[in-house]
Amino acid sequence: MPPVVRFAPSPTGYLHVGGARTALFNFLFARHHGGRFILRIEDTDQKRYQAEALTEIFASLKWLGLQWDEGPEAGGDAGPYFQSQRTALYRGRAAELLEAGKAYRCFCSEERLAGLRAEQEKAKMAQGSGYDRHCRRLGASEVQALLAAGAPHVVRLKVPDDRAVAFHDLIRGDITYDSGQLDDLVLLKSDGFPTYHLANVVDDHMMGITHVLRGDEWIASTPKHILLYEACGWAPPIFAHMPVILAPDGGKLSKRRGAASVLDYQRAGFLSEALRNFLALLGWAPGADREIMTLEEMIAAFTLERVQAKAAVFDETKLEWMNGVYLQGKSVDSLLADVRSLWEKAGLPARALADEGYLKKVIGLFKERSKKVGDIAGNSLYFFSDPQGYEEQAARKYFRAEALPLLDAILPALQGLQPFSREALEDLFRRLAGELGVSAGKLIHPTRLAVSGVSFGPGLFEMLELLGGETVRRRLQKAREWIAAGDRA
RNA sequence: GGGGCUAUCGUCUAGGGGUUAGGACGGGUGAUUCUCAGUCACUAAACCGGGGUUCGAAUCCCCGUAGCCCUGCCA
Repeated sequence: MPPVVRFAPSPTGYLHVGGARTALFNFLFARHHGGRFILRIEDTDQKRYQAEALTEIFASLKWLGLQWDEGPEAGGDAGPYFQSQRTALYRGRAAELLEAGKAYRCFCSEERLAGLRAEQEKAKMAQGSGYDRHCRRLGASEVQALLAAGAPHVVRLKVPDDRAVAFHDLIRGDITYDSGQLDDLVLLKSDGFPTYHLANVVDDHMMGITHVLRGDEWIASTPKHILLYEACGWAPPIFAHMPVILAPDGGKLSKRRGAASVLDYQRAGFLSEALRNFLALLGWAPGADREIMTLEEMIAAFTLERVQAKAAVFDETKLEWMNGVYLQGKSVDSLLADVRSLWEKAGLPARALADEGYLKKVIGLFKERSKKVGDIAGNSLYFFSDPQGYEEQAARKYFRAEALPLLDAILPALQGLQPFSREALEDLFRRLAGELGVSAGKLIHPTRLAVSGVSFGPGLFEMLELLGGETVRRRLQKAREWIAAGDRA
């Protein structure tokens, strides 16, 4: 039987890379085994719900190429896929559990519960922390009276006292909890909405989920879920808890410690293939030292047995390297639209970006020395307008008075150069260097700085060729004046 | 306080009783070169500690330590 898995985010904020990795593993697992991947939205918390979060989650998943087989937008037989639209189901289930005596109504106020917690905290109770099961002892007539009075209440599961609750985790092996450690967990809140636990169990069962692959912060909740499955008379699914992803300092990932949001990486100019590949390698390795893989290769190689139990640190440096690898594999044509929009954002007028052939040549010059799309756009601005200043350290080094006679030799030589090609330029520079009795570098470095404003970039001669004779001479002239002025001062 | 999970170079990891503990990122050195990037060589860098089991432990067991998670009418 092919597996059915789900990714079930809460729309309380952006999709962070940890969630994306969980989604990715679910996706890879489903595809590898020919199963289905469901997207379900767990919007049962009215207080923390954010409408924009939904858009952001969808966009993130799609950008990473993790198309879900069933869920919002995709449809499917097990819908609706928003928990907020399934409340009748949860209430019905809670009513049945109540009826069967497996759950009970609890009328305790939040104040009483808070007081109880504070007391327990103070007493550092050796065991039996959590709800004191006060309302479990209420008689039927008391309950009727409270109900008749319209007293607000929640529904709690009756958790057995001293029982071993065991399950097999596909990544961590056998895990056992003593039910005495567990609370009588709330199933239905007083606002009539289910808690995560109830909604999750009911939906996983009704949607035919066979494997629950989720973050390991859920591992302590799993025995509660097992008990709930039992109370409902259902067989629990198979569990596998994925390790967390940590910030470089070993702490939790957050916006403050680097970009935690998937879409932030998109905005920062990363390629989705690179982020996806990198995320896959956080907690999983196919073996044989394989790292760069297509989605298809990942699907073919993915198994839960090879997923790590240990938390992994998100190393952005390696992501950048990987992005560079993917960037080199991209054609200039496929990069054009993205780079052009970054150029526009940098303030270049449409007129400057009109010649597509020129644009492609510029991209070609910068692609191989870039790691991100943004590097291509950001470092190539001088192909569209004269440099506004010169890199300070480089100017100190190359724009000294001694450079003046050199520039004076280059300028007229350039005047009649025909054709203005990289070969002709290189011949010219080398010949000139010979005549002047200096190394070619003495000519090349000041020229590069004069023309680009910076000390690094593409090969000088291809750069000059693309810029064209007129522009090159204008910029050299400007640099000459700059040096002469500085010399006088 | 209780419970659970985890532990190999700085980072991601390979390794499932016998290996010079391998690869990648990052670092260092050198070569190439007009710069940067790249590329190519070379190089430094790890089994948390202590007990067992065994002829033999990174691998299995126990204890300790550390980190993380849970202990919510959040998910």
